[in-house]
Amino acid sequence: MKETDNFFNKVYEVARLIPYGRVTSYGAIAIYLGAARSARMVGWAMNKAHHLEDIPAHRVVNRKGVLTGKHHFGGTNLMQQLLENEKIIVVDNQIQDFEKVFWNPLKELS
DNA sequence: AGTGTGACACTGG
DNA sequence: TCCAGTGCCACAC
Repeated sequence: MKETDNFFNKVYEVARLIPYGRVTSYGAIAIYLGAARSARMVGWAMNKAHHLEDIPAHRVVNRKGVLTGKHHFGGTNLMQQLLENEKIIVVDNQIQDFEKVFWNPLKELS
């Protein structure tokens, strides 16, 4: 545990707070962390997070609702499978009703 | 210490 | 309104 990893640690924490059947965007997490322009960094953090089982990285997508990071889930449609397992409809890497399943940490966590 | 990279987001044409 | 290009911040090498 390194205090310097505060940013990453925050990302992990927020990711773990994502409720079942919900998804969020990298930008939303970034904004919640106070670094709206660091949305890309969130993806990088998830890259490390995916190394951990406690981090539901499959629930994190870009603001379009596209599973851009599915390529990092074993190179298969595993990410889509996980989302579908949570009753989230995914078509062609695009989350359907993204606005409905979208989970905003700023609003939910206040 | 500096450069490159990245699972994004935004602005312009 | 949609597609493409640029900008961004923080981590890894």
